[in-house]
Amino acid sequence: MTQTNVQRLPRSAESAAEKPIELADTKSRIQDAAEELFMEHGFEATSLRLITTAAQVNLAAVNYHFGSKEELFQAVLTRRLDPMNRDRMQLLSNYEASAATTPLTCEKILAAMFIPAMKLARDHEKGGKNFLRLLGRAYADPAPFIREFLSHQYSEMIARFRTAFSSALPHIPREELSWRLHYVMGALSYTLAGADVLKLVSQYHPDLATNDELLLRRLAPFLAAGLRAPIPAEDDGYQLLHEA
Amino acid sequence: MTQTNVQRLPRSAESAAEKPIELADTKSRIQDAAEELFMEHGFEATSLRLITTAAQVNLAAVNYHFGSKEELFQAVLTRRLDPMNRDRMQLLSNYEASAATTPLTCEKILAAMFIPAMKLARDHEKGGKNFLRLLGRAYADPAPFIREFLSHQYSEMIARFRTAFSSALPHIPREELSWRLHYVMGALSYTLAGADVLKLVSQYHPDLATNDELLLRRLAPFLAAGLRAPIPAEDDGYQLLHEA
DNA sequence: GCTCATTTCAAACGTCCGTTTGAAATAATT
DNA sequence: AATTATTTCAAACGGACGTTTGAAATGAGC
Repeated sequence: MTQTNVQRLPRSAESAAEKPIELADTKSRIQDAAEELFMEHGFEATSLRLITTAAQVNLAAVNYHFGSKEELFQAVLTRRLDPMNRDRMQLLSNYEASAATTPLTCEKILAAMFIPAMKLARDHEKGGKNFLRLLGRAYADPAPFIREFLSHQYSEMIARFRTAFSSALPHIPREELSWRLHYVMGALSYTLAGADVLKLVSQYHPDLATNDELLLRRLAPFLAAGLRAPIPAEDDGYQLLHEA
Repeated sequence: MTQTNVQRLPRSAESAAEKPIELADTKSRIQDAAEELFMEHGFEATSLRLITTAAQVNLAAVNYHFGSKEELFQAVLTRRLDPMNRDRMQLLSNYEASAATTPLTCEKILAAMFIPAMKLARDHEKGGKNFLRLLGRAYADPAPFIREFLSHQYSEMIARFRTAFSSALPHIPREELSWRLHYVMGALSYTLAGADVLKLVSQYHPDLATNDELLLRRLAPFLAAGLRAPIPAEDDGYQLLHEA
């Protein structure tokens, strides 16, 4: 058993595509199948036998190439999450550069968060949409290894956007802003991951759910208005809790 | 095996409490332990052996009293979800009656949604908070039996509140409102279920997370402002998608 | 062609799973 | 006290799980 942790080169087909109909290499086939199945059934309920059968790969291949089921899951997430968050920060930097000294609007900052996510959903026809749903589910997963992985993956991006919102909304106290960012993430997560939950609230409109620009045009004004909302005064009619 | 589906009366202790230090009956002990463990590990990752050990009950007791693991999960959810949604609709009716003919504000309708959820978190010291986290996770669970159960449990309450918002926001198109309600549910779910996700976004403030009134006073203005936001015009600067 | 590292494979490992069984224990009814 | 219904219990069921193993196959380098 001479397994190493670093990724090794595939056995051949290095120079261009001589057999274009050739299957992808084992590692990619596993990741593709795993992404789809994790999305459909969740992490716990998806067995390695299900994954390796779908990928047309030997059962032991997962442990050989990824080490364990948990590491496979992290690899599936990282493959798309990492570039997406890099895109988000890059786009935010571009916007800031274009705006020179004037602070960005909330809508613009929100767009920097959403557009890379939507690009992801659009680019990888097969995996894209599914991946965002998988991600939304991972947010709610109690498994510690998932929580630690996600919070590590996100920390840099979140910090970056918090300071951007802080400049855009100087009149909102820092702590209040942290909460509102939390609501933003919640609504965004639900919307991108949704599709199932939609049936609870609205009659389902497939054309809208797949149209990125319309989605942004609906969600951004909603969230921007919330972010800008004035802080309610102390005696503002919210002593309702003890009526019930 | 003479098991029936209807709930039977506990064997004794019907008249008042003669032994106050007596343990709860088997069925309740199972539900209490299951609620806590489902919350901590999720449905799939929580085994019946873990539950029955924690409840100090025989392994077969779950299948005897509830029929199956899935039915136990539904029973755990129903026990608190049903009364909460009834409270929500009752409270909304009370508000509407008090307001007579004038339409309710968004804040008031939102309060009717939140207050029963917060009451639940407060009332059952042990299970309350955990239950809301469990619920938030159930929302994101892909298992079909969970999705069908939740959408059935929620349909009446959602419909009731949609018409209420529709009256409060007559200038918002019906379809737009459905989406905004969706965002509201997302943000609410994240906030009530959160606690873990919080660490991603804000430094954690335990006093705030447990203070219901403050929570309502933060979340309701945010969401109400979003619900009331004007519909953006067609050429409103949202053609950003193809810049990236 | 030979060597050596990499990758695939079938088979098995031990463990835990949800559920069932039938008898023993307990409560309720007569 | 005898009978019946309900609840508990230890034990086992078959099956699925993640992982490991060692040999066979396949690649690259010389």
